[in-house]
Amino acid sequence: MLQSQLFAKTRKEIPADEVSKNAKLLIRGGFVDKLQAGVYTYLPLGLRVLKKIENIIREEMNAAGGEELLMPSLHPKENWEKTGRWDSMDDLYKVADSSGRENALGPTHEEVVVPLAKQFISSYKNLPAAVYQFQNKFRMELRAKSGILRGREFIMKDLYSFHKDGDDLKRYYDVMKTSYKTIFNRVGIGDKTYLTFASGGSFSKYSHEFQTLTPAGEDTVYVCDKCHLAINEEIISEQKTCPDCGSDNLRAEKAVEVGNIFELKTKYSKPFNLTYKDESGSERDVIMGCYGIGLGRLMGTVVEVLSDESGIIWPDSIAPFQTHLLLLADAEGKAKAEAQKLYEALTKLGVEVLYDDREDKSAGEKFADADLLGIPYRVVVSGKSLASGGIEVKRRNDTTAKMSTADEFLRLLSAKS
RNA sequence: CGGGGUGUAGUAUACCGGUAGUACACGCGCUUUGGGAGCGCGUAGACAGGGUUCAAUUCCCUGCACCCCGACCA
Repeated sequence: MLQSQLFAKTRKEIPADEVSKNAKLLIRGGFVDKLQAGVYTYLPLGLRVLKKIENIIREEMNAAGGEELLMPSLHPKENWEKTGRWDSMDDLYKVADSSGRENALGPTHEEVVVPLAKQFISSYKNLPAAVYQFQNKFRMELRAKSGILRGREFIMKDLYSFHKDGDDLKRYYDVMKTSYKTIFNRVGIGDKTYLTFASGGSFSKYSHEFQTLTPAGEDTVYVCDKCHLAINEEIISEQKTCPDCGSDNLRAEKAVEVGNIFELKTKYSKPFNLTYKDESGSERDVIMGCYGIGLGRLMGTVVEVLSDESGIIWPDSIAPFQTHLLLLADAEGKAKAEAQKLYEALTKLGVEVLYDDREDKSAGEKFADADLLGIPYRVVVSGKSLASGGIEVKRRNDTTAKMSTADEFLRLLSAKS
């Protein structure tokens, strides 16, 4: 991709009305644009990151036996009345058409997935089952805040699982726990993300959420460093020690809830009468679980955790490009020819490369943009680099660049892939 | 939804009851090219409505938007 052709541009100035680090950096870098409070456009660079996160989650959900589908956002009012949530859910967006017919804009999808499951689940032979989607959710947050961490419209992965009994739900719940750990490791925040005990569990005493430690977080959790577990402050008065090792040596930290897993049991299967016939022919309630990850929130959390004063430091796994090739043009045009050659070779190798071919930008601006965009490898081709024998390679989180040659760099990247 | 703050070019800002200034960005020309270049010229702006006043971007009221604190929540 040629940087001169990028639709969005970087900005030098910090938007005056943004306080959160993720919003400042993502807007300055041209990853996202704010349409209104809590409602963001993902620009081409930002969408590349979001899609990579989505693919990692997709791989792990598939590995856990999930089947991807896509449900609508526009939900008939009757479904929401059946669960009582048309009236009880304060943050439900309700829309009426010109004939007065009312719909909900889906904030979650139990009201759609359960009637759907009724069509396909009728026997113990159909269980267990797990379906998931990536989809826009709408929640009328009274106060959207913290950039893309809390929006009114956001993309979420939601998986719904169906089981014949509580034991099987519990089994799958643990499968999801493991999947989630893998996901947070793969997107680069595993060391900062803690399985956290929170209120509201049914067969285990507590429910679970995944919390990533960062000062940008809204929640407070109490961390046990030894077990890599945490306790949400909402239950700390009844659970003052680590549930695993019993230690009371816990420290308070701010954290972002990046994922959650819930035992729904029969809460939504009952209103829709989702049942199955067991081996003896008796009719039994289907037991459910649901498991969510907000993609934008996860992306914003990565920025909060992995960034410095100059910009973002994307992990290789979700960086918009693997290599940022910077041309600092020389008078003879040698650097331009070399950079062009390297760009073509990298592209041929299948490396995602953003080529800063802009000729009207100073070296300083290119370096500043490279730091801001946070692509893992920065490669500089200039008259100076060629005079010292080749190209300069620097990882985003290294402080100094190393001299290399185009061939060496190509070998390094092909070894990685 | 309670409390507080702020609304000036695309962005960041200055000043002001009487002609709205600067920087960046953008366009043209020339010179530049290793950490957000220089000179010249040019385009572009007071959230909306009402009130006070000879005169309002400025003061007052209402609305709207955005941000922060709280409550609520992925």
